[in-house]
Amino acid sequence: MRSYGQYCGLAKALDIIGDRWTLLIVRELLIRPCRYTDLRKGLPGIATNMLADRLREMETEGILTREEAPPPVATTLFRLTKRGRDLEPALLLLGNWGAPLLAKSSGKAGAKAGGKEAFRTHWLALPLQLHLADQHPRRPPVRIELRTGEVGDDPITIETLDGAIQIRMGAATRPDAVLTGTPQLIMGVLVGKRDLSEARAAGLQFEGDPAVLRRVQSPG
Amino acid sequence: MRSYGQYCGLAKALDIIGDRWTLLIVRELLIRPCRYTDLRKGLPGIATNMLADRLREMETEGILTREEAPPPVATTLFRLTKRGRDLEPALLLLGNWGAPLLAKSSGKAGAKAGGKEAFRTHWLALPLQLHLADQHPRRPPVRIELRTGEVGDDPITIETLDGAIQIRMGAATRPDAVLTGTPQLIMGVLVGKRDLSEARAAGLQFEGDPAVLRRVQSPG
DNA sequence: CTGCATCCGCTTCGATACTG
DNA sequence: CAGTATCGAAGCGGATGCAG
Repeated sequence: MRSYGQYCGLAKALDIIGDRWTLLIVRELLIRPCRYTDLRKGLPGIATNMLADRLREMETEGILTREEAPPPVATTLFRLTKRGRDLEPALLLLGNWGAPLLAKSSGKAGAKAGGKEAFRTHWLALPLQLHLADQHPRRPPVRIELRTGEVGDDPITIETLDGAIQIRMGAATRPDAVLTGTPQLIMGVLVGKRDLSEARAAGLQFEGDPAVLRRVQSPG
Repeated sequence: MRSYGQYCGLAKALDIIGDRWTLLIVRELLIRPCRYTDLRKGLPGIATNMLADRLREMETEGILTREEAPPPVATTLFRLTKRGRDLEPALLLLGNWGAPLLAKSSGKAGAKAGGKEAFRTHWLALPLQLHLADQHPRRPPVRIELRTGEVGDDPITIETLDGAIQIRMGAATRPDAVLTGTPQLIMGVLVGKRDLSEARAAGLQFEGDPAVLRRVQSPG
């Protein structure tokens, strides 16, 4: 990207993370370290050369590192540096600022008319980390699995761990609850904006113990 | 901007404020309402058609409003909406994240070799608002004027008001202190990273009462 | 399969000139 | 003062090719 050439912290930040796709790559890597292919799956719509370009730039800027595995495995892992992880607070605030816009786009009409918006379950990880909390740290830990019905979209698991909320990629072994449905319904129920019966009526599939939902909901 | 087409708060935010120049326009308007010409002065390097385009887009997105004055005055004022002002926390965090990069670029070598970086004194307003605090709210208010020597760059004034820090555009009437110098020296002294004698040796001009500096410095 | 590089059409950006 | 018009250059998106 062309530099703004301004002696200003914000302008300097944008010189580095202001490029198209860059902050979304950071989003992916904040959730977990990724292979190239994971990034492509987590960033629907990105052109492969763009991704390669951005990864190179971000590496030279010190935002991420490339971990080469030895020849037998031959897979490269991309991981944020400390400097890259330092973007998390700003990124969460931006995501929060954008959240109200999700209501209007409710799943239909993406970039072009007719195509619906892309969604990946793991995109819920950052907002959930922000909005959930363990209300009963002394009780035995619980696990909640989230999934859409879509093929090629992996589930994620919420688990309580020492009083904190952890979000993991992948399905849960012996989950206390499993929620299947649209992101609107899943988020609505988890943040306490919709109640469970209403969400089920609207199409959410719920299996397990409804009490675990209250366990992880933040007050307010 | 082309939409990412992703059902994700961050992606939605970037659909709106991810364009080149957009967040810098928000920076300008967070500092004060602006006329078109003020924006051009505060955004060195912007092409006039870009500015016009962005202002139109931001107006339709509900981030800013255009206040037309009646014919005699014939000047248009651009002002952030509530929704636009809500970007402030995220923008401050991004600016903070970029701040360490200012050390390396220390005033030389901007976009092209040979040209130095642009600077406007009012760009200090947001970081100062963040880093200063009135240590003695009961004492009579103080005013500190900041200026570079550059022509065409207006000074700003820090003043204490009911225990809070206010930053105003323009020179102060009967200031308690006036600091003239590079942004590095001014910020260094104000946040307590450099002491005054060191900064004066490095070229900072200081007039007034050194005690007012301690009055506004945050602990830490 | 993973991790890119190349090519091509299109859009956006930047600089300058001009106007109500 | 507050923009529009124009045009070359750079960036982006999509498709495809290819080596380890």
